[in-house]
Amino acid sequence: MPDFLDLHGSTNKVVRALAEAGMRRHGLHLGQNLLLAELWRQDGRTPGEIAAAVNVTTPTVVKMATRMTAAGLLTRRRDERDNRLVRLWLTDAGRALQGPVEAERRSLEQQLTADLSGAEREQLMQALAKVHRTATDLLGGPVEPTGH
Amino acid sequence: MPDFLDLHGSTNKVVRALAEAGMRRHGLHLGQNLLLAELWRQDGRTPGEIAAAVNVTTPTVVKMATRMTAAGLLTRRRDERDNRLVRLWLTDAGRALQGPVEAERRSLEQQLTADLSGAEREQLMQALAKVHRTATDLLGGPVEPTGH
DNA sequence: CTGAAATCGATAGTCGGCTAATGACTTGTC
DNA sequence: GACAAGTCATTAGCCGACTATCGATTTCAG
Repeated sequence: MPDFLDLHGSTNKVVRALAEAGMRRHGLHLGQNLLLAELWRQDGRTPGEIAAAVNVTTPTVVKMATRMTAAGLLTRRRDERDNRLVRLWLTDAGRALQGPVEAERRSLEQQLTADLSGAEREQLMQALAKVHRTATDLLGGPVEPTGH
Repeated sequence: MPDFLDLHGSTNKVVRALAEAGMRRHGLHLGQNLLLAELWRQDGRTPGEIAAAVNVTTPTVVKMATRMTAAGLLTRRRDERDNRLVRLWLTDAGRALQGPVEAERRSLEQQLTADLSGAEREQLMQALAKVHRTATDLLGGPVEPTGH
């Protein structure tokens, strides 16, 4: 009888493995699709912007971008006006993945929740959202007792 | 409007961070408590046994055991009868953590699900179990088309 | 206009996870 | 009994994520 922590963790693990397998079919690693998704939404963003958008630290994006640049999905270019900034631009290869990867993602989503009724799915999402919020509050709260 | 994949992933992330913080209060990293839990249940098990029990690969356990040995929580000793085997033994420090860590874990569990009614919690667990099962089937199925 | 402060990317190092390849030791078979 | 096959742990190397630090650049105050 696993408790919630174990169940959620192990579920995440297997879901993650499934997503990883799906992305690998397109030559991607898990996580890289999130970075790409941000560039599909708007090309030429900075590592910091992307990091904030996908809720990850900047070094994570930098490392990922380095690998993806080597893989020919991205190019790095410094901003003309502000030389501290680096902007990431999609290559044709990176752009070409949008359709297939988004389809793959939808397929995964659908397969995963295939065994759930509409109501079950809805309740699951709401409960997860509640837990998410609770955990976020617990994390942020104790960190800054004095607030500002 | 995040889909299930995003919601589950981000929930996992924040839950994980919370658990990490809780474990760090006892000088542990997340994951190490699982290894310890196996030894608390029965001391002197092998890396392979533990890996199977916590659903992780053997190298993961080996690395973790190396760090935990350096941290003074474990000792490594080769099996007398079968010299291929290595057995992990708790030190006093490792044994002493059982009470506090288990309490911390229960506390986390309770805090996380505090906003859920009993019914909600039950439904959440069942839905997660369904997804877990579905994902596991999807992972294992396509791998071995011919079965044996 | 100059120097301090803020911003931003890159690097180093840690942890958990994985796969693939090594190496040591048992076991099983002929 | 010897040699092949199987079983284990270990190592190496990759990926995602984090913190801490460094370096370069811009901005802002004086």
